[in-house]
Amino acid sequence: MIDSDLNWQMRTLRQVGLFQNLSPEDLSKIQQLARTLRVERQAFFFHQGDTANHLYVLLAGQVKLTQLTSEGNQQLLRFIQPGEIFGGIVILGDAAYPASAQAVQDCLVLTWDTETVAQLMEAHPRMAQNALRHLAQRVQELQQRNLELATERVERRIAHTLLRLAHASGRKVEDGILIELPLSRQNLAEMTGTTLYTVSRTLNAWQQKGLVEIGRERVLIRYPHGLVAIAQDLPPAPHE
Amino acid sequence: MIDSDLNWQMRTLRQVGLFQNLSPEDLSKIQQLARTLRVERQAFFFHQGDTANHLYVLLAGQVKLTQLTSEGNQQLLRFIQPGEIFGGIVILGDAAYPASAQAVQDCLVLTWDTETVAQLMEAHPRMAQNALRHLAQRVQELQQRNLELATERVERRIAHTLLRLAHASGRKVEDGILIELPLSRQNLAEMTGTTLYTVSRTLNAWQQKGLVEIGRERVLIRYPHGLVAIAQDLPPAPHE
DNA sequence: CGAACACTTGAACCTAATCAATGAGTGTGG
DNA sequence: CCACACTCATTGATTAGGTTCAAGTGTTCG
Repeated sequence: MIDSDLNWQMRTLRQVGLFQNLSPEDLSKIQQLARTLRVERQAFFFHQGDTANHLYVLLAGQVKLTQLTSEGNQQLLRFIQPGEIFGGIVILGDAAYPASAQAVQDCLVLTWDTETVAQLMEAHPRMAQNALRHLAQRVQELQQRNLELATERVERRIAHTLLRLAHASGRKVEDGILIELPLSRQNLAEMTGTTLYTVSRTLNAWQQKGLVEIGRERVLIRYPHGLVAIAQDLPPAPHE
Repeated sequence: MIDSDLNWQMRTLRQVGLFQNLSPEDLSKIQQLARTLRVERQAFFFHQGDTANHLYVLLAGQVKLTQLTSEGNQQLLRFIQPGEIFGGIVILGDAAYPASAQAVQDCLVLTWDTETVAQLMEAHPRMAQNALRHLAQRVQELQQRNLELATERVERRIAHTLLRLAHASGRKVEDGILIELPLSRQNLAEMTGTTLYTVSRTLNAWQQKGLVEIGRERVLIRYPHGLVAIAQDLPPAPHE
């Protein structure tokens, strides 16, 4: 059992962007330096402002990263899916986590401490390369979101966000795409820079039009094309 | 003359984040692989969407990076100062520039093409490390701006932006801090996600209060503390 | 000098925030 | 198993912050 667990971990690790193009031997060594950690729903991996001392790879479960303003206003940066890393800020040496990481489902993670990460990066230039790729990607995504926040109306931003979530965490079901996350109106509001009231109204309007089907902390996209049209600000698509 | 030019280039290169902690010999080799380029005011280094094939280091002048939405809406990402790099996306191999780079003053730059950059990164792991640092920094900044766009009112965003500009491009003069950039209302609007009208009104209101002194494409901050108060949403600071 | 450009200011309009009250679903302990 | 508390969500009324449109003033430059 333990053995098959390790195999499964290795298979997952191979998928992780940061460990791309490493030899199985290297990967295995890296794995041996990791500590496995179980974290239950609602618990925090770290809080914004803590000294960054661990890098995490999510093996199972889901994590959300949130940032708090000085006024107590919260923003939801993103959800982490299995195979993704978080707490990557450790590579900067002694910095503080710029966000908090909370488990939204029971989670299983591998973690390495700062020194280990530094050694690994030193020993495996490929890792540094991968990290660069990953960060460049992140920068692009953030610029995209910036552009949206700066130029788009709320409805379009919500549409964009839902489509992104569908892409990252959506599962095709019989009558559409179900977003497999406990996703409250509040969550969506924090992702799009609006209020839970506006999100509620918007989703209900969309439900009227048959675009989505909503429930408590649940969104099912029935007609993705319609959302795409809204996201791109096209004339309201003809619908049956 | 040419010799002192080279020395001056070397001195500037040593300041560049990307080349930190390299030996003088390495730095000199890197310099020899570079091509020097003069670009005059208003000209473009590259356009959004072009294939990214050059990395630039600005030696003199000023550059602005802008991004265009599909609707033709423009956003001003940031100004580049001497000693900063831009077009860093080349490290991803064949990608497209996500933004356009335009000279706002006559500029002098060093540039390397994609292959050279790849070789340099390979040969000098320190460079990869520096690039990581730089990108991590950028991610943080972008998240910060995201948070602002998502949670703050226009006035505060403008205040924040002005303070950042003052920090990056401000010069202390007798009666305040002068922002040494041709900075139009339109520019500020594109940086803060608002309209030139609102920027105009806001700046004029501030001028009334004696916080700033404005002119054509020119902003002088007379009382930085007042702007800080606005940026942090403090009660209007007592002023003489 | 004329044209292009940067800026200002007023008025009307509108999106989305805010406030308030209520309803529905979930979980817990007696 | 029901009652109670709690969290999540809906909906209406009001309002404010900013956009948009329009007209006009000052500046710079060829």
